[in-house]
Formats: sequence, structure tokens, C-alpha cells
Amino acid sequence: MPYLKRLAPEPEPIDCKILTAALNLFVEKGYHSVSIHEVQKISDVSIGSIYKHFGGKEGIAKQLYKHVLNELDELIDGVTTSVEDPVVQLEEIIKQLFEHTETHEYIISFLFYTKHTDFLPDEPLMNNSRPFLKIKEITSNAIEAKNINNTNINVASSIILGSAIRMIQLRIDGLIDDPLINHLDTLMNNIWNGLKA
Amino acid sequence: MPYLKRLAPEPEPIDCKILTAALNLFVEKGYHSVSIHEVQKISDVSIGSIYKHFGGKEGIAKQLYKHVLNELDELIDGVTTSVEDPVVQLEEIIKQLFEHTETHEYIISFLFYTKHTDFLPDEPLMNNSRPFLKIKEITSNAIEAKNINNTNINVASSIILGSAIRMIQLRIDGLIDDPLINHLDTLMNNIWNGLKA
DNA sequence: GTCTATATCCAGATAGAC
DNA sequence: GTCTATCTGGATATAGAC
Repeated sequence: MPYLKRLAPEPEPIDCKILTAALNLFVEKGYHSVSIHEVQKISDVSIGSIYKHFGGKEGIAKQLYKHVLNELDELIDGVTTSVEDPVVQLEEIIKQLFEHTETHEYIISFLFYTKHTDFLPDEPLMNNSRPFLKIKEITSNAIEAKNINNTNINVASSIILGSAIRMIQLRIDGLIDDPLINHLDTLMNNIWNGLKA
Repeated sequence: MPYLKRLAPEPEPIDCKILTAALNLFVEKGYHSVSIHEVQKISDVSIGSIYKHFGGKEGIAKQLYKHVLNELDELIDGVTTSVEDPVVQLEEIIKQLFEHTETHEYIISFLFYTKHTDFLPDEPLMNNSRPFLKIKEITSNAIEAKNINNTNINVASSIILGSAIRMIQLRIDGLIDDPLINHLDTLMNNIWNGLKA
């Protein structure tokens, strides 16, 4: 699990004061309720520098968006290179996402509980981004390997990822009291039990 | 199905020019990218009247939020009064939501593909609202009636509702080509197959 | 390359006529 | 009760000093 190892010793999940401040503010208040002056204040970098580096608020959001998608992509690659069975790969990905929900809540919240099109209308849809397509591909592999019932790929991936994302959102909302990792086995058993037929 | 019957003959899903215009604009552009002047233009009601009736943009959003939650609530009540078995109730609710995704896309999008806390931070969380609590209650009933494996309620409801919501979102994104109703049986079979154990 | 002070714009809200 | 014209605040973005 290279992803966790790399991040573990770092106090900040993102190595950039501006992006870190923006992430926190965007998640807490929502993109449009955050002014560039707030980002300036929290990050302790001047307005001028922010504009030099990112060109403005939308530039920050764009970079942040790419950054978190890239982290997710690396997480997936870490899993796919260390495990063979696509079913186990999916389970491991969800496991790590559940863990990150506790340890990197803001990144997870920005990834799975943000309507990006509200402020990045020109970016490609998250559900069409590399890491999401990879997850879909893994699901497809699992079906083809006959480890999963030959059901529609959109249905299967919606059951798998949809359940996990919903649990993450309920956890962030505070409607699930304990860490999601406690429910991982139950979740996966029920999912596979249905899909494996 | 009183819900559909009531709405069927109406050209507009909402009987208020201002709310209808706001719904369309909010879904298309996102709440913060919509100005009150745009709502004025589309609804063809003057700014003054809008402020008289709703007190401002947030007032419109608040009313709209309550309205769509109320419609969902009525949909659920319609199902629970016409069907006995909680498992069938859940299936029927999802069926109607899938149908509405085709016929009332904007309402469904506002319900299931909008981050309401970004513009209504003081409203109760959607996942804690009456209709969502009712769905959770129905799921709980299903478990108690032994129709569903005695698994954690949060896990079971995440699998059921999470899959459905994700399919709705993928459909709205245009990443699922055909109407969701075509996939209803496959989805429900795979879900129940796993949960019924 | 970093900062502060300033300009510009625009959305939300209001006042007052009809 | 409905409308239009106007005010005001605040955010983005820039200009120019250091």
C-alpha cells in the first residue's frame, strides 16, 4: 500500500499551503461561500502570489480537483499492482477509502461529497475520470472472470461503488457513528453474496 | 399511485412560476451561479414580487427544498398505503424514482444530485428528513420481518438506496444510455439476492 | 517573486411609484 | 400587490511598490 505509506509521515495531506487551505475552506463552507481573501488569510500567502500561481479561485479549484483525482488514481494503482483477483481489488479499494474517510476526511469529502460541476463546469465529469473508469474496468474484469454474475456492468458497479459512497456520505454527515471499516465485511459479504449468484 | 396521477395532467411539475424557474436554473447552473434577475426573467415575475413572496434567493431555495422533499414524502406514502410487504415497498419506491428520472428529471436531479448544504446550511440534512427516515424505517421493517438478512441497518439501506441513487446520477450524467427502468429487475434481484441470504 | 492598496463589477436587496 | 430604478456591499482581479 504505497499510498498510505507515502502519506503517513506527513502532517498535511497536500504539500501546498494554498491548496490545503482551499480544500479545508471549500469542504467546510462550499466553494462559492469562500472568498479568495479567506484563502489568503488561512494559507498566509498573499493575494498576489495566489494569482501568480493559480490565476484565481477557479484555478485553485481546478488544481485541487486534479490533485485529489490523482491521489485516488494512485491508490487504485497501488491496489491493482499488489493484488491479482479483481474482486479482492475492489474490496481493497473500498477498504482504503473507508480508512481515508477517518484519516483524510476533507479529501474524501471533496472527492465523494462535492458537486464539482457547480464550480468547474468545464472539467470532465468525475464519473468519467481516469480513476473512476479504472474502477469500472476492474468491475468489468471481475464479471468476465466469472467471479461475478454476468450482470449489467452499470448495475454491478452502481451496487458496489454506490453503496460504498453512500456509507461514506452518511459517515461524513455523522449519521453513522462508528468508523466504516467496522462495516466493511458486512457490506462486502452482502454485495458479493448478491452478485456472485 | 396518487403521486403520478396527480401530476400527470399538469404541464409543469410545480404549480408556481417562480419555483419552476428556480428549479430549472438551479439544476442547470447551480444555485450560486443563478442570479435573482435570471429567475425574474425566466419566471416573468418582477423582482419586487419575488421578494414579497419569498424574501430573496435563499427563501426560494428553502421553499423549493421543502416542496421536493414533500413530493418525495407523498410518493412514499402512496406506496406504503398501497402495498404491504416492506420489500415490495422499497422496490416500488425505487421503481417510481427511476420513472421520475425520465419524466421529472429536474426534480430528481435537485433531490439526488445537489449539495443542498452549499446554499441551505441551516436546513436539516436531507438524509435526516422525513422521507429519508421513512425509507430507513421501511428497510428496518424488512429486516425485522426476516425478509432481509439481519444485517446492520445502515449497511442494508446504503446498499439499497446507494445503488439506486448512483444509477440515477449516472443516468443524469448521461453515462447510462437507456432508461433506468430497464435495469430495475437486475438491480433489485442482485440486491435482494445478497441481502436475503 | 511577493505583497498591499485599489479599481471594477455585479449580485442581493430596497425604496417608493403606480 | 406589482413593478422599476437605485443603492450598497463584497468579491474578483489588477496595478504597481518593494
